Formats: sequence, structure tokens, C-alpha cells
Amino acid sequence: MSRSFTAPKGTFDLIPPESATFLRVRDAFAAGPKLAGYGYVETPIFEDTALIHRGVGESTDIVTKETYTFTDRGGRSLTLRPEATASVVRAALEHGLHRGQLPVKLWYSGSFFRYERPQSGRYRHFSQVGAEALGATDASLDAELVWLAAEAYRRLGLGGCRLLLNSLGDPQCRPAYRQRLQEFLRGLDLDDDTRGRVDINPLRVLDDKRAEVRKQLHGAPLLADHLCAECQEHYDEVRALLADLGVSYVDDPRLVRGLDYYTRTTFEFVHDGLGAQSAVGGGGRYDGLSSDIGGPSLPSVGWSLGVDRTVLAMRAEGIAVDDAPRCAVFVVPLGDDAHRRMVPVLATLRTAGVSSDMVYGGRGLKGAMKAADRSGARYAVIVGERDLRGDVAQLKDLASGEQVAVPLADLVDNLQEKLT
RNA sequence: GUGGGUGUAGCUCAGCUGGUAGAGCACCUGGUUGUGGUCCAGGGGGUCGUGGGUUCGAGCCCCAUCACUCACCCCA
Repeated sequence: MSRSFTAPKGTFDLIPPESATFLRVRDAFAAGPKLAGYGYVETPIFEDTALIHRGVGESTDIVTKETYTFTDRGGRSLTLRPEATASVVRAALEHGLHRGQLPVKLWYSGSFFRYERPQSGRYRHFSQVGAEALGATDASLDAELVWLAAEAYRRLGLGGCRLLLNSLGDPQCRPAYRQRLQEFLRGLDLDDDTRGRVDINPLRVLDDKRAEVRKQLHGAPLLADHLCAECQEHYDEVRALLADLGVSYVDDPRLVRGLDYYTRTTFEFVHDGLGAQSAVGGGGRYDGLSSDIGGPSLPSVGWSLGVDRTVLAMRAEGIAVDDAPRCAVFVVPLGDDAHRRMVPVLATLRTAGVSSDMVYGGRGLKGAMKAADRSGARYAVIVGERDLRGDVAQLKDLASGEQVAVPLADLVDNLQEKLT
């Protein structure tokens, strides 16, 4: 056993059969946006460091201690993306997508990077699928996105997924609330780190999971009680629409997400099967992000769903769909001549859309049949010298054991018919 | 950055108060020179994470180190 190289800390390889579940999750997440008019967008995996900092927020933990930042040979500071929203907005602005019809609806799927101590459900390299609707304040977009995500989890069969909903207000009402909250928090008995957070981003203190902190937060002022009329109306509208859509949710006035750009609607899908982590996906409205990064006002809403975490949740519920690759037909040639002859036949089968594999490396018949059996194929096509002389193949049903001789010329048609 | 747990075969793990390495599964071969699953027999695979120490002798004890893992802060 030589262990010269291993996957870098906090990363993991996706290999069969488990990788099948990841593919299934990605497909399920992407299916909704595709059906709802979202176009596919793909942006670079690294961005100008300044974009990440301004997009995600200088005060966030992501920017202060979790970024992978490097200088390229041209002296530019680049950062591996820790999330996609800033990139998507940047791309939309750069290509003038916002000058056309609004909203601009986009979805993406890809890898993201945060430098953290890994643990269950938290990796340095992780995978998300996301959707963003740029350029509209319409509450029905908020509701549409939440519904799309809820629908994806439902279709994956996840029963233990709960939706938390909150409104974070806007520049009209949040500053006054923020000040009230700071006054309250400064009266508490907190450690130095948390005191620092009170100054920089007091809302996130509400999200602290430590019992000794939670205990003191009981009487804390909540933003839900301090929303301005416009924000309140928007939030009420989102909730009414979700009710109409049959999406159940829990109002969580303490829900604060880790990114600075959120305004108004904020939501998180949580699950208990991830270890200490709970969020499998989340999102919200970010009406100020575009202007934060130098663009025009472009009120927008979006989500991103964690592929890895969702897989963990599915495992916890016993609904993972791990599966090895499987072909319908497995070809077993006996001897070099037969092997030679079957290579193009195999190609013809595949061209005809019949998934098929064959035995390689000159194994004996017993070994070849064993390989056929383990491939999970429904039919084995056995061809030896005797068959070649008669231009036939032995077609064996691997479940029943029945075997018939079929003219080689009819093999593809025959199999296609049997398999439909 | 802080704390706990674990490192023995490809995988899951046993290994007693220290006496020179094991099981199950997987893989390969044969029993059946043209037939898989079950069964039987055999086989390949390990510097016991690494380095040092104690000892006549270390997988086991001591020290260090690395890796993995879980948790805290925080987050998808």
C-alpha cells in the first residue's frame, strides 16, 4: 500500500456507487429552475478578490478567515469563490443582461471553496446548485424560488426538511433596529469575540448556538417587530403566496444568514441528519448587492442548495440511491477471433442506444460469465468459434438462464426489441 | 485557532496481563478445457500511520509527529 498522495484536507472524491446519489441530487435541484425559465450560467471558479470581499461582505467570517486567496503570475489577487451570487451578478452586469427584460433568471451548478476546519457536512470544497432572479422586487419571485427548492427536496423524498423564514428588513428599517439590538446586546455577559461581533454584525449574534448565549437572548428585540411598512407588506405577501402554494414554513425571527448582502426575505432549509450542521440550503433577497459591487440598483432574490449536505440528509433518512453503473447487455466473446469480431458489434449496439459492455483482458469463460453476472446486465451475448462458423450468437437471459441462438445479423434488432 | 476520538489486508474490524499477524466481505484461480448466481478447495495481498524510546522481545507500554474524524467558533 503506497500512500504517496491523498485528497487535500477537507476534500473528498466522489466514486461509484455513492457518486450516483450526488448526480441524482444535482439533477433534482436543476430540474425546477429549468422548468421555470431559468437559463444556465457558468462563471469562473476564481474571481477578483475585491469582488468576493465586497460581494460577500468584509465583516463576514467567510471573508475574514475562510477564503482561498492567491496572487497569479500577473500580480492579480484572486480568490476561489466561496459562493456564487456575487459572481452571477457580476456576470449579468458585465454582459448587460440587466438591460433587457427583467427579471433575468439564471441557475448554476458547481464547486465552491472555504478554508475551514472540516467536519461532518462541512468541507473545504463543496458543491452547490443555485438559482437567481435579478431585477425585480416582486414577492412572487421570492415565493417561486422557495417553492422550487421545497419541491426539489420533496421529489428527492426528503421528509425531514424544514423551512425557516424571516425578513431582514432593508436600509430604511434595519439601521434603527440594529442600533436597538446593539444596545440590548451590550448589556449582556458575552465573551470578547462575541462583543466584537456586536459592533460589526450584531444580527448574527442572534444566531449563536451556545446555550449560555441563547439563554440571554430571550428578551432581545426582533427585527420582525421593527420592519418598515414596505418590508412588512412584502413579507406578508411572500407568506401569503407560500400558503397558496402549499409550502409549509416556520417563521424564525432569529434566522440570520452568514452573508452581509441579504435584505428582506431570508430562508433556510434545515435537516437534523447532518451532525452539528443543519442547513441543507438557503437563500434570500439581496436588493443591495448589485450597487454594492458598483452596478445599478438591481433588486434580486436567489438560493443555493448544498449538494453534499443534501446527500448526507438522504443517507440519514436511508433514501440514498447509490448505484453502480449498469448495462443492459454484456458481451462474452470466446477466443481472439470472436473478441475481434464483437468489437464492432458492441459499437453497433451502443449506436442503437443499447447500453452494453463486454469482458476485457482475455479471461476464461467462467470468469467472463462472472463478470457478466456482476455487471447487472439482463442479457449476455456469448460468441465462440462454433457460433462464428454459423454466424450466430448465443443470447442468454441472465435472470432465467434461458439461452437461444440468434443470427448475428439480427442481434441488434433482437436485443432492441427485447429491451423495450 | 481550541478540544475529544481513531489509525492493523481493497472494505469492515478482531488481536488477552508485551512473546514475531487474524476473521468476514471483496478480488483472482481451480473443481466444470463452451456458461454466471449457490457450494467446495486454493491463492494474492500488511515495513500494524511515521520517527524515536523502554525491553531479551513492541500491533500492544512511553514520547514526539502526521493523517483521518467528530465537535467548538462559524457556515452550504
